[in-house]
Amino acid sequence: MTTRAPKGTIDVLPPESAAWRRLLRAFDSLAERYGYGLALTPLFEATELFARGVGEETEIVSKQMYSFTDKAGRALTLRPEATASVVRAYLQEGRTGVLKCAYSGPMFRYEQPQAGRRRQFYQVGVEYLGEPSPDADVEVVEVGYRLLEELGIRGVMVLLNSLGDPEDRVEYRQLLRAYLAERADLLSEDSRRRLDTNPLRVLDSKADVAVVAEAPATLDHLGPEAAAHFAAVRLGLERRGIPYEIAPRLVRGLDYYNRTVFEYQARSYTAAQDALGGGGRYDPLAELLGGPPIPGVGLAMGVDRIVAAMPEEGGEGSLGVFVVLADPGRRAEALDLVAMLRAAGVSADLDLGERSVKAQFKVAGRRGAAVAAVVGAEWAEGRVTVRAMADGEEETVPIAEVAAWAQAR
RNA sequence: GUGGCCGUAGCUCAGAUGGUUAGAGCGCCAGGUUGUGGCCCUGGAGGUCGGGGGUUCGAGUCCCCUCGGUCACCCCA
Repeated sequence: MTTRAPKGTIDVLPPESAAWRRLLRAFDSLAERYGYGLALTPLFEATELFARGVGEETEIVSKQMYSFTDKAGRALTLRPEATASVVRAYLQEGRTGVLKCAYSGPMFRYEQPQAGRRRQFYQVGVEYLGEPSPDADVEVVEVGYRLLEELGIRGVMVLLNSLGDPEDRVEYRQLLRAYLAERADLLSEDSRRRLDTNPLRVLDSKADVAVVAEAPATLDHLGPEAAAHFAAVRLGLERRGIPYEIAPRLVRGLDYYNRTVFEYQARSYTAAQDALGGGGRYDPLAELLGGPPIPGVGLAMGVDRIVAAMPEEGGEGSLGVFVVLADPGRRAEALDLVAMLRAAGVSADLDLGERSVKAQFKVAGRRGAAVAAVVGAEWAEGRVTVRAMADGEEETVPIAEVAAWAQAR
């Protein structure tokens, strides 16, 4: 083996990829049911988009970007997240009003890989643009929650906080900075540096939990509007039956958030990086990108982590019929039968190698086929032998009835 | 970027003090059952011992470097 997948990237192949497919399909149908259309945006963007949108002082922008210059000297970056792109597209297309859309795909961050963290990772997410109502926040939180629920993940908890509005934060920031400055000698080096640039980031620093435990909380310094918004979000979540916990130190690592921020955790997934997803409201973002004020709220779910948290799928593949060629002279007929089944909506396959009947049955079992259909001498009378792989029940039926026989299993 | 642990067949791993042709289980292929899987039996294929350099008569085994994996810090999905 000369070349391997780059550090921090993975290959996902069958049968493990079945869980990924299940997740992607569940998300796709969920997003559609909640009224989110599909958004496709580039995997790379102008570096400036993330610098301005995500924030110069964030970990992501200051040291985790996969940046490069193209042949014309443009400064580009592989997207570390998708929200900035979606908002950019909204602005670029001159959209107004509400836009609800969903996306899925790889994101890139140059980090040391560890459990739950890779350099290329996958996210599914939704963005609800142009809507300031707290009910939009509730809906977005619900989409992520239902996804985890539908995938059978147990013990999901939503962590919820409000950062308030930018104007609330001016005052709060001074309070926090004063509090932290008094204890600067106890802070980690990183946190001390952030004291001036972005004191909120200190709140979720693991190194400084002790110092930060008694720090003033954003929740105690919300303006009347932000406070009402937060109360409405809580009420909405309760009405939807979504369990949540108030998490006063949850600030999240992107600068564009205001008001609602949230994360999902699950009992079945414990690692240092344990957020299965997260998001929040980002009303300031559109203006940061040079556009008019456009409210928005969104979420991103970490596909890699969710797959790791999903219960093991008992059943194997979803193959309906595996066609066994018992008479090599009838290869063309076997191919016809497979085509016929596929056209009838039954998943069907066969082994194209010249292998023994026994070997073909083995493959049928391994592929998780519900039924094996033998193409042999009985084809001359227009019949094939079908066998239910689970219990060995066997019967010889007319060719035209194979699909129905299989569907009944 | 920093640190701990690890790197022998496709997978999971054995290979005390360096010593002849590197092993097992599982998986894979074939046969036993001339048209039938999951059990059993037999046989077979498959290994630059991560890579490079060094010590030595001799290195999977010792030393150095390097690459990779994994977990953690930082931070996040």
